[in-house]
Amino acid sequence: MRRLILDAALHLFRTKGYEGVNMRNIAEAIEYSAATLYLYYKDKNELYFALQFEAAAAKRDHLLPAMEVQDPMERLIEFGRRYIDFGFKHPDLYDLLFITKAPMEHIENQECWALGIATHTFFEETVQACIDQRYFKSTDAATIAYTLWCHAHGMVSLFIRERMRMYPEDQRQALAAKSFEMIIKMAESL
Amino acid sequence: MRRLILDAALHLFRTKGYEGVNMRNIAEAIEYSAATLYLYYKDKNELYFALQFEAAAAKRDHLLPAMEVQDPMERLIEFGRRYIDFGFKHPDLYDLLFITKAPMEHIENQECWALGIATHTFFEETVQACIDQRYFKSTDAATIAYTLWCHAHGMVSLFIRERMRMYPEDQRQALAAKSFEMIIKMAESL
Amino acid sequence: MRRLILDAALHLFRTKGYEGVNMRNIAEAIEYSAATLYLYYKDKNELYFALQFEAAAAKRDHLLPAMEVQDPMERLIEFGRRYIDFGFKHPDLYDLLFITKAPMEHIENQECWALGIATHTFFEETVQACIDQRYFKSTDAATIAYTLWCHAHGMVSLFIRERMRMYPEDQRQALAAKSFEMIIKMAESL
Amino acid sequence: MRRLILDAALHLFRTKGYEGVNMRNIAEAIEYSAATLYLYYKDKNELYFALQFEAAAAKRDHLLPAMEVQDPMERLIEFGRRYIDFGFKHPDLYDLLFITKAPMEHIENQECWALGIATHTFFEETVQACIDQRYFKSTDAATIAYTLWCHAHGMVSLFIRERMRMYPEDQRQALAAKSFEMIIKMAESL
DNA sequence: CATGAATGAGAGTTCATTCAT
DNA sequence: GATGAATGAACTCTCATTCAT
Repeated sequence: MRRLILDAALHLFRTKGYEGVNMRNIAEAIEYSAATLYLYYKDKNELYFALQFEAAAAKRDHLLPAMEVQDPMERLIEFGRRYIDFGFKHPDLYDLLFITKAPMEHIENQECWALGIATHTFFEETVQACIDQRYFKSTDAATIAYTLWCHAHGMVSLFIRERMRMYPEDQRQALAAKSFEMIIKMAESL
Repeated sequence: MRRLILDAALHLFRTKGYEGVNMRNIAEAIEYSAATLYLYYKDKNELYFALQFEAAAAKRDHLLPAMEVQDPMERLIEFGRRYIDFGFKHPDLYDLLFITKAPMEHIENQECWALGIATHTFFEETVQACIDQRYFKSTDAATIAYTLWCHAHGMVSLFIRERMRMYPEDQRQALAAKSFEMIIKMAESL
Repeated sequence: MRRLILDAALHLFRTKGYEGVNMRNIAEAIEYSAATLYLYYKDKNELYFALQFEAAAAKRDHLLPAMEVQDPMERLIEFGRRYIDFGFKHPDLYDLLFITKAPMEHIENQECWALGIATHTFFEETVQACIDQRYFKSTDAATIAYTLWCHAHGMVSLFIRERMRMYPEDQRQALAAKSFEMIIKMAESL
Repeated sequence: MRRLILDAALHLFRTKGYEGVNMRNIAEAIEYSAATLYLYYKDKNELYFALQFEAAAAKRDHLLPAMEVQDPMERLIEFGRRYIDFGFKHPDLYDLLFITKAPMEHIENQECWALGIATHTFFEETVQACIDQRYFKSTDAATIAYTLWCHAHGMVSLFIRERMRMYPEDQRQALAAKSFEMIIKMAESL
């Protein structure tokens, strides 16, 4: 049942955006009454937290294949590619995870936060592995990881929040792809 | 008076976030009636546009000194430094300009959009100047500019929207500084 | 419940006039919250449409007995008598149907408009039947019907909108009755 | 100055209809501040009363030429023709005088009411004159006058409040003209 | 387990009106 | 005489939430 609710909510996020999601809409989507939602979630916030966890899980699943790549550098690249891919393909989920301001208040104790931490740790470890295998001369794994993350997040979030209007719409994805290639090149000089 | 309203609105943005800003709140903040706001702004949208213009102007002013640096590479660096500095110092304004979702509908014909375009153009021209003076081997000014922008925006927006919780609070700014140094280094290899 | 709302709304129309009717007033009248109204009617317009339909149905019901009179001339007279009677007895409904300005915008596609058309057609057909049976020499059924309607509507609407103040209040109905007799006489000369 | 205000208000009535008239609009139209209106009229009601008087005067002026026709029957006809003409040409003023519900509360003591009475008396006297000169066999001047008035008012008010939708728009005036001819004929049988 | 029915609080907005200047 | 500035009260409408059944 919670699944049903979450799926409906996510679908609404996807199709109508953040503003289009409210208790009534969700209830209608699953053809239950609004009151029913409160049997499964204490309030709107709790539902949104669950949604964020949902998004975190979806993201982890999306990244999973990258984690199994053997060579750390290839893994790093695949990881980045998939991260960006996730953002472009699921802007609503990405938004929820990395941009939305609303229901972050209590997020720290949430499982979804744990998931995020784990992924981030894995990412830093991959960078460290690259360092260990001399892909980078620099030894500051944390900063490298952070730098790469910033670039990726910048790309996705500028796209999602529609701040790329100065670029023709049909060239935005291509530009992002080129930029991704570029940052890899740049990283190799580290 | 418009100043008063805008300042109050910006302050509300800063403290309560987008959702916390509404006509009545703003009115209360300046200790006027809600109706009064409508004497100075046609409606909520118009007030928001003014707010966005405000932010755009503030950003331009903040970047201005960088524009006068002679050497293009130094100019680029100073530009970036000031861009990030603006974001960290005025998270509410930056948020409004580059993250907030709401009132972008008609923004394209607004002066504030023109301001943004101008700045972005100037940024790309600076990159081009660097290329012309052989600071970069790569000749793809657009992609270089975009890449640097993504990185900077990523840093600022992760910070503003509080997605840096995995880093101790007192180390976030330092990390950003290190990352900025790093991206410069990386760029020099281009 | 819809009944409750409509009755309250009609009563308000009756006592306070069009301007006095608003969602809050209606809600107060039935001792419910304003929000409740929106459970039964999408918005103010929809409620008004329902009100107009209500009025149209009531009028049709009021006229119904006249429609079964065999002789066309007697039918015509009974029709007129009942039309006027309806107006005097249910000024609020009549007002809504034939005087109120407000929510006519979309009325044409409404069932209530269809009802009105049907009644009007029936009326013209009755006039035509009178012509066919030589009650009138004139053969212009449309104009005859329209003329009689104008007179009846004039009587009712002058009464409803209180423009008969020059006649003592207790004589108004009698005057109307006499005028009705007179117009019949006049019609017989046609 | 009162002239200026009234003219502006009337013009607004004419162009935007009842709903389009409010203190701000009037003030803007005469390029004065809203507060200024209150120097000349205590409140909105008082201004509306003045407006009604204005309308009454305009109507009297419109009818004036008819009053000078010698033959009472011709006078009666001309009177009717001009009455209807006034309604069709100045729907807003007619509306104000004979349909609008709003500010009638205190109307009885108003001069505009006196004007109306005078006109109505004159009308009845004309009918009486027709009776005296054997144009009618009936001797009930009051009922005859009332009956004719009802017809005329019915025509105008059905037109003004757009209840003639069942007749093609371009035929409405013609139908009214035919009906006017018809009522005259009918009256002659009295 | 599910909901129909209801609502309080609050959103944006408009308007007649006031009053110090 | 005129007004800029201000407002209280009103409007329509939405939403998260509750609770008896």
